[in-house]
Amino acid sequence: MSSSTAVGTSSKPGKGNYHHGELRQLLMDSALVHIAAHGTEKLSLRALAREANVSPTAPFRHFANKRALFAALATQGFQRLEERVRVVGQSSSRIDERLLAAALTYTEFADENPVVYQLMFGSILGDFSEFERLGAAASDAYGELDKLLVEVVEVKQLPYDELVLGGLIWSAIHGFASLRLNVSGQDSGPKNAPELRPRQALIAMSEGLEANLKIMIDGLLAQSS
Amino acid sequence: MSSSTAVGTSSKPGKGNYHHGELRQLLMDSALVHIAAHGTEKLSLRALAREANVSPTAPFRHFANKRALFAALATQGFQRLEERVRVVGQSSSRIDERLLAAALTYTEFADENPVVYQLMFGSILGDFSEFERLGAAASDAYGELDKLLVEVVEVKQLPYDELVLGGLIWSAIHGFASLRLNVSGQDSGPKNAPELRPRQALIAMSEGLEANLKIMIDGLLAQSS
DNA sequence: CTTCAATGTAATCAGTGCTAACATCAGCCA
DNA sequence: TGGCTGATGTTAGCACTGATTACATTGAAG
Repeated sequence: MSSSTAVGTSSKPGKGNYHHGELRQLLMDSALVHIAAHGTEKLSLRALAREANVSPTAPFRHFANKRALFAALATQGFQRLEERVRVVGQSSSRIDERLLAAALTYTEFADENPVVYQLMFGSILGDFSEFERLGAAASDAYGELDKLLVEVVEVKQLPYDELVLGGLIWSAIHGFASLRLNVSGQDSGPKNAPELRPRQALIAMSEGLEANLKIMIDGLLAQSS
Repeated sequence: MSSSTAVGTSSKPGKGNYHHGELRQLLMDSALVHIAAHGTEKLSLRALAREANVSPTAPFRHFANKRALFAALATQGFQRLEERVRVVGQSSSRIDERLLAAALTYTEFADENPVVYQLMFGSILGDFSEFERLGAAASDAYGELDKLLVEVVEVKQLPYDELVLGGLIWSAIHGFASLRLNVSGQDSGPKNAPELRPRQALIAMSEGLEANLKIMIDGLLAQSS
């Protein structure tokens, strides 16, 4: 958006762009691109500032430090994930179909927002307790999954605690998403080596993803001992 | 080892410690401690050098760059994981028991080596193709799991491709391990807030971990449509 | 119109990854 | 024995980074 012929995006400090106005979100978007290209380790706030035609320390007006930028991205991610899961969770279909749809939505979210997903569930941010809103957003997002679990436990009269069931199903779905991003997602570019076995397994699993998710969930729901 | 009364560990450049001799492994061990305490982002090769009483650039004789240090740690991790899975995979018990034992070993490895596990399966290292031995070590480790899968598919006459089954089981186990490290492992220190729901789910799942792993695996093996 | 909080700037600091040129050592082979 | 050589460590230095502090500019509210 606002790309070609844009005036505000020019580099001239000309008239009235002392105040950028949208710097915060612009930095966040720009950060995602940089991280996707070169990883979190190489991301530099100064580089982002340069790209936004802004002084090297301007980003610190919006983020206390580099980690706070990551935290903001993760928080936004949890909010968007919550939104998406809520929508499919409120469809009119049967509860097991909605649960499956939520699982699929979850993996789609990870696929479409790999960097954000890593920030949300990876080790880069470490302890959430430093960022109050982040922990809250994470809990809220889980709440949407939890609602479905409570419902399925009741409707199907499962002998599970929905907490345990939640841990199991969440683990399964997250494992799917995480491995696909971190292992399968490797740049198999120039090497073009004989496709490695772990990758093959994930690729095989990803074909017919929905069917395989269903197998996992049904398997868990069926176990009753 | 070689700790107490050790002479070489002193700070004096005194006589003949121009050549340190064990610097490489010492840096790796030290790095793990630093990462566990302050994360990968804050790890500094210079700090490691200082701690080893060595010049600031000495580490570069052993690691081309910072990422190469991470890669070395991950490679070592895959080798150790492979070793441990191989041992339990060769026990004399029935195949489904060995498979379960392997899964348990896998999660134990993650619990005992959280930092290494994150390096192995997290996003910090990114593309493995830059480090030849790393990719090989990862494939070899997966090979040990693969052996068990091939066996179980044959013995139980499962209608699965063992590649798909591998993707499913690996996802489930990895999901277990990963969430426990990244979510459950959060420092619930000073905050001591009312235990949050996602954490509760993982804690619930972790009690009777073996039984729950069994539920997951059995659930997958049972599905046959 | 004035005031003020929000937002951006300028100057500066300590610390970092990394390179290049040099020093020291251990072990091998003549 | 002694000298050569590769591995390992050192020194000096560059470009860059995150972060802090004090100051400038603005839009908007009263």
